[in-house]
Amino acid sequence: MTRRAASVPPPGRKGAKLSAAPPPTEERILVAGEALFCAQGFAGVSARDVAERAGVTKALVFYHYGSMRGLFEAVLERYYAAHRRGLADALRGGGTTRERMSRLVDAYLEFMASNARYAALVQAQLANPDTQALVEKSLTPLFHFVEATLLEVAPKEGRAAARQLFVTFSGAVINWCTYAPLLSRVLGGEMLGAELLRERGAHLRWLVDLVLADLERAPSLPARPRGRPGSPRSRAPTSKPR
Amino acid sequence: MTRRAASVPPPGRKGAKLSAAPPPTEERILVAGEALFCAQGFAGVSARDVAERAGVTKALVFYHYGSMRGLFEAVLERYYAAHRRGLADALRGGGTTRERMSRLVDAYLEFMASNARYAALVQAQLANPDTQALVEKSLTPLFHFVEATLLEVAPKEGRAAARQLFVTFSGAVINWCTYAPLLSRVLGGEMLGAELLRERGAHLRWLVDLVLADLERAPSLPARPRGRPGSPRSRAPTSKPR
DNA sequence: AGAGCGCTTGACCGATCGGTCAATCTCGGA
DNA sequence: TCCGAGATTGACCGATCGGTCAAGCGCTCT
Repeated sequence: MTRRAASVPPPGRKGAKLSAAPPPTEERILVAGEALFCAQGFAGVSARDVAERAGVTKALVFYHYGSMRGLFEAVLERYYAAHRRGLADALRGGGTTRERMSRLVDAYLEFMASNARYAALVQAQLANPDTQALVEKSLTPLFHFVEATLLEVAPKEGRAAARQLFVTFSGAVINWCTYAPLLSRVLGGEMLGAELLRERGAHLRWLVDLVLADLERAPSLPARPRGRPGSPRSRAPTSKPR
Repeated sequence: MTRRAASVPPPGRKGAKLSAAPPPTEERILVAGEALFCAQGFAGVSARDVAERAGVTKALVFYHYGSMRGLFEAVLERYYAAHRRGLADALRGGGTTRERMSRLVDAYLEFMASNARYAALVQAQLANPDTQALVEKSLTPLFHFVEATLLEVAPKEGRAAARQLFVTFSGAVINWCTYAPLLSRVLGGEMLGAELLRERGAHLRWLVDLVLADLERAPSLPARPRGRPGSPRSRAPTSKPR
């Protein structure tokens, strides 16, 4: 397309001799793109906006990234790299299932809280067929890894299935962060501040404990309702779905 | 601005004599706008796109809605109206807290499942300062109502605070639906199909039971870790926050 | 018949869009 | 000292953007 190859060049390896210090321009464009994409979405950002914010000429955006989509992919890629990096330690370590799940939830919350705007950007792309593939490609390995961890304690189907736990906990982490600006104003308090973030962490660990305790009590049963004490409403799904 | 007043006119009340049957044009534009906004976001949709999909002229979009933003607001407004309508019954009825919470979760899941694309659209607007106010205005009463219900059983602060439960359960519902297209492909199965939707409902009710049972066991304590049986990891938050 | 009105049209506007291009600048290596 | 490759610039392109406008349409009421 342009002078550069289509794919984004790996940073810090230009002339094969250039030292580690990254040239400022390319990086500044990327940072400007990040901020704007997060606030306005992909379609809401023009190349001129990015250039102006980065303090460079519009042509430089295309020189370095080929197209607006190229820049967008670079932004996503950097985010997913950080995502994987942030969760790697939590996924690698050993310990009991409870320890590993709590560690994972903690790391996830920490990462999402400091990348809330990205998370919102990713969610926004889920409905867009053009960018769906990008998101999917980067998130799939993470999904499978976490799912594998959950499958050690959760059944394959039923109300406590691994996929159910996965969505519940990831949703509980993600939405605390993506809805933070709205929640802060409506409910009061700063959702992403240190204090409430600590409360959120405690809540999530509490939830992990509740779920695991119940799973251990009746491990991996096929998905029949088990009628826990104090839980009278375990009737089979009689009413029509939806 | 244009010939029409700024605010969207209430449907079915034009000449004060016209019967209930709504004129097709205005409605068709709205429907076309809904579909496109959900797929591409606000900034990704052009007036020409909307007009073409609706089978009308571009000028008609502006005649009926004044501007693209006017059309967008009309789309959001209709969604929130349906949102409130869908939850009204669940919020009004009586019964025990467990019954009401389960009813609320059921209604919420049902609504979100059939309006997943809207939910994604709303989430996408959360990061955009221009449209934040619209979302906030419509969602605030809902928030407060649900929060009030939760405050009957949950403390104001701590790991089981009402706000924590609120985000956890709403996130567990919402993300199942907004992430559905991605999850369906990555994890396999149709997330919004009748079968998995039933499984999701069972999961959420199970979670409600778990949470309420624990809350009843030690009602509204100040948020100290209580060291439940089989839960050795209740150390106080020693490590630095974040 | 014709006045009036809401709905609809297609042409049109200036602004901005993503992207290109040739010319220029910068600077390390020979 | 000069050279050549990469970095940078500003002017430029056709297409599309949101929005406007005057004219025409069909229909009702008088």
